[in-house]
Amino acid sequence: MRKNPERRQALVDAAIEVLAKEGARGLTFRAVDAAAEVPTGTASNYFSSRDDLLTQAGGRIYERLLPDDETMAQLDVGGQDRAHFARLMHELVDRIMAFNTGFLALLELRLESTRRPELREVVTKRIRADVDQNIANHAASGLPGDSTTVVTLMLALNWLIMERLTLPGLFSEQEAHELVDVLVERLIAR
Amino acid sequence: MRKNPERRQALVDAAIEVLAKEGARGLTFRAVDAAAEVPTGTASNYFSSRDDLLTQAGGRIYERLLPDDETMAQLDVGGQDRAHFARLMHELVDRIMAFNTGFLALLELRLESTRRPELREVVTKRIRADVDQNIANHAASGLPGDSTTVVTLMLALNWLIMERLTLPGLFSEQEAHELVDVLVERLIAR
DNA sequence: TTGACACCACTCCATCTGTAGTACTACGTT
DNA sequence: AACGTAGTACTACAGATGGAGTGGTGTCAA
Repeated sequence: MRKNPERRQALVDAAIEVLAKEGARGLTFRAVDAAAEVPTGTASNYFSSRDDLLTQAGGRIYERLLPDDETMAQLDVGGQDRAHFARLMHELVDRIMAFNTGFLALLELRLESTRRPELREVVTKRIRADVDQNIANHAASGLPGDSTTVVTLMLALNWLIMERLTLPGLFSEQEAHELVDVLVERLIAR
Repeated sequence: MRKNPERRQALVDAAIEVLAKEGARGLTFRAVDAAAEVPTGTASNYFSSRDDLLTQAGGRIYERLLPDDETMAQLDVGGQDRAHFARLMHELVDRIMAFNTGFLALLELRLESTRRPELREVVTKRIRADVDQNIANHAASGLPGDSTTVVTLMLALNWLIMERLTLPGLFSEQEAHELVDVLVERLIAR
């Protein structure tokens, strides 16, 4: 088993790409080799099995989906009203949609989780942590709404993003934009 | 190309099963043969290609996800208040989760749509029609809320169902139940 | 010089597709 | 009632693909 950490990470990133493009079932050592532009057989040398590769990809996606520091800083500036809340949510949606590969790959992993308990566990933990962190961030920000606001917003926004990524013809960009506004508006507790 | 309509439908239903269990990439003629418990080669005789099978499955799932007449009738009885609205939504969630195979298969199809424009078109049309019908049903029912209520509810409930089906450990049954109540409560326009 | 790794090549194996060929069944004809 | 025919179920095979794993060679750095 090879050790080179840059190469290993490049392979995991390539695996995410393959997941999004070809689906979970299309994730083969060979496909990853091709996506990472390394010689045939390389992925074989770095991962003991497909499962291994899959779970490592599951762990890695979240690292890349998390907001960067710059974005986090914005949480604090700009007021604590609904308008600012909405602005942040638009930003969130845009950020995730910009890394659409990651979002799609995560969807594939979720579906694959149905078949692999081990993977399910990894993904569940990651997402649980993400939910908790979003709730905590929101609480610290002083923005209106309660923790349920955060959870319900996540539900609706996630599906909206998925809708836009998988069936772009369903909602127009403008409809999607307005839906975000409405969701923020209504989901803030009275 | 064989004609026997019962067999054809049995094969399409088997294809849905395969989609949910093995993913879009796992949908092969052979796998469908096995799921339908018919001899090897049968699916080959009934469908011209994998694409053909895939799109037909896409059309069929929706038939099976639609509420039966009995459920539709319930729309009218039981009042027009929020409590009744919530009851209907719980029923909706339970009904879809009971046919979890169909929901998962539809998710697989959405992801596969990313790669197959033809399939995307079929699925988009179906879902578009479903959204419109839900809006129309709601309007006719006299229940509180506007069309945006319906759309946003669909967004959130769909992701909630997905969460429960793919990562059952994330929300407890009770949390999920309460989320439905909150969503109905808050998404009804003021 | 030695060890780790990149790269390449080759073999084995699983699986899928498409189709040819045979057997069965139902139905209509005479 | 016997027969013929059409459509289908089922079986088996040929051809092709693609992936896994591994051994070997070259290269670079300690």
